[in-house]
Amino acid sequence: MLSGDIPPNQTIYIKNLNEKIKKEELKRSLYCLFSQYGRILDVVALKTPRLRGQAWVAFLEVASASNAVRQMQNFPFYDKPMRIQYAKTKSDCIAEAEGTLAPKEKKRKQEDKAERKRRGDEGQQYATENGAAAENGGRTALSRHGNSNAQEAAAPNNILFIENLPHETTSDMLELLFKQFAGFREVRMIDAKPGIAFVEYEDDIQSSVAMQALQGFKVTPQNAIAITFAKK
DNA sequence: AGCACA
Repeated sequence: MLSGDIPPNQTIYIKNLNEKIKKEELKRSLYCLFSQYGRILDVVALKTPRLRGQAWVAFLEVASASNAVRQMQNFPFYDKPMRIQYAKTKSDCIAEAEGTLAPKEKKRKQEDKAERKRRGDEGQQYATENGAAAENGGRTALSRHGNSNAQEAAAPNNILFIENLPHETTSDMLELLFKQFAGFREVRMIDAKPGIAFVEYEDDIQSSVAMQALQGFKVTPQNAIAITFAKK
């Protein structure tokens, strides 16, 4: 099995991450990049000696995790190909949601190891808060979020595909909306096809950030836009 | 390479 014979899990384990990226930025970028596969409950990244360069992304649904493992395998993220597997254990945030979070028992392994090394481990200066998992202001996207098992998500792309625009939308209007995100290049519309647009960014990460931020954005009360990656 | 969440 490609995923290294680890059974499917709602949470994915990512390694070979660029260790130079600051924890908060890393978590935010991971959140943006992976939220295309479904609802994310939490992103965990620690910079302790043993855990740097790795992260966990916990999804609401296993199907989201499965898509992510396949689609994002080896995706160049901050210049390094991501190596993605299912996590070996259930995330606390999921156990908690299920009401099955066992107190205490969890830190066992880590503490045993630390114990052996005679108390040398710090790491609590990295307070874990889940800012990355913030909701998007109550806006609900029209996209496949929530029923991620329905169809295959498109592979990441620096070009976004925008749908459900009012027909009178101009590219200038869209530019105003999309250029507030880093890496913005241009908006392209096709006269013969009203209601859609393409928005290009410098790279996939920047386009992902914009996608996440503007997903479901209501251009008018009737027009919540739907954003996906353009097909290659 | 390395599987945590306080």
